[in-house]
Amino acid sequence: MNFVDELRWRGMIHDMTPGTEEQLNKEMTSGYVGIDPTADSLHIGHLVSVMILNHFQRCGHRPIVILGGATGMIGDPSGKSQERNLLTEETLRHNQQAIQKQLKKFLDFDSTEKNRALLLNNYDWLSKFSFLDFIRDIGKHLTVNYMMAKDSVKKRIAGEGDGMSFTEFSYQLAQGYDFFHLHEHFQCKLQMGGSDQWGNITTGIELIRRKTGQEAFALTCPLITKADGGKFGKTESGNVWLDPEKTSPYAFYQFWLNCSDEDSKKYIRIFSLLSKAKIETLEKEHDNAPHLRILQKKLAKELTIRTHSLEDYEAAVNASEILFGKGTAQQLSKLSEKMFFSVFEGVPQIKIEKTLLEKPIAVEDFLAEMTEIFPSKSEVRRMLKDNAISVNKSKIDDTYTFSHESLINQKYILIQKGKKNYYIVIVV
RNA sequence: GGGAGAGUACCAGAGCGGUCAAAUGGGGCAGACUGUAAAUCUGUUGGCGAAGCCUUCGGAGGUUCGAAUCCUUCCUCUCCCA
Repeated sequence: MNFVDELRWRGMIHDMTPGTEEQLNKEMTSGYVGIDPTADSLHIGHLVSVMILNHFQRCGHRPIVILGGATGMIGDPSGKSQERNLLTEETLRHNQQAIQKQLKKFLDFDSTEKNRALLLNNYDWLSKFSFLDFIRDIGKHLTVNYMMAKDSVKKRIAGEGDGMSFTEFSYQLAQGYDFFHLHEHFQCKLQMGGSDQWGNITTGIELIRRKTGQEAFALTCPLITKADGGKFGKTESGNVWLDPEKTSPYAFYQFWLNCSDEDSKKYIRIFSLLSKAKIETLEKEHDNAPHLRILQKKLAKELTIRTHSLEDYEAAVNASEILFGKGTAQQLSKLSEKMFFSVFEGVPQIKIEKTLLEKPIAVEDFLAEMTEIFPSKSEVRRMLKDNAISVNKSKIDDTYTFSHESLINQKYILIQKGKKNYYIVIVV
């Protein structure tokens, strides 16, 4: 299998340096991408790079992941984020372990194959550099003129912003040095990344060329977009993480299931390993019956199983059916407690005293004051008028009162605001 | 330092003495339709209530029967001149 061809039909190539393809066809090549270890989990924005490495490895090359423990402290100037927090070494190691565990689902680190993946942390070499050594051995090889010609720098200097600190300006050198280091110690000849990394990558190539006279290569992929112009990988509740503690498998599954038709065609090429023929067949089926959401379901399935597990996937499908299917109060009460809470995992839970339900309580009082699910009684009244509130999957009106009889299995009440917003009240 | 102007609900932006809880647009939320979609249409978008009442228009005072609207002062922002 040819790596470049594979990425090409998947729409994952934005740009390459000349000769990249020849190099990859010539021999097993080591290539790397960098990841910022700012959290102890990857999110789906990272997944593109990871998938590139996955293809890279399946095509017989050796993938290397660099955690930017050191560079992450500096901050890539492309984002105008505030001062980065310095990660302690302890946190760094913790994050590294957690991330590696997740990467193992996508890359083979442990086999005896000679192209098994490698995970490194640039903190291990950059932290040992003295300032003097760095500017003498590295800074000397590149002119400021060269560095200033980069788009990411030009924009900041020409722009109206607050200018650019020397620290940020140096970022490309640090990243460039990484490439050089890997080239020297791991025969790494290729760096990959998002198209926004092009400038940083070519700095590394230039550094390698000047210091060693040898050639190195770059390959970038387009930044992932959504058809509606929104930012990929974000939901109302923030990033979509791979860590099930941060984003439940159910929410993860739902994220992919809710992709638009247009996006899912793009995403299934990027995030699944399905063959070209298979994807094209699925697309045809999808277009014939778009409401079945064949692509979204397939995509969600592939990724949920890979990232989490088959059991998690099945539970997510099950939960989705209860939540969005024609679930009824009867069905709800049939669920075991364990199943109930796994279906409604991640749903806000409100605990109340059992004694409060001894006498009937008016809807507004219960929903606005006792449980604070709604911000005010007026809000509750409005929602009731709109026919938007359900208790235990049944619509209610303003004559409804809460009491012991509202409880499912003596224990909880399921409140719905509209179709998608669930709340669970638990008596204690 | 001198001059001009502006600050209104989540945002933008009308209102310039009573009919203003405050136009309109966007956003949000909900309903219908649907594919847990998009588009569209509808409702709703300060609080408590049955009518009605209470608190809101940068802050604090004042004029008036009555102020988001007039006056004083303070704060903040924008523009122009040096």
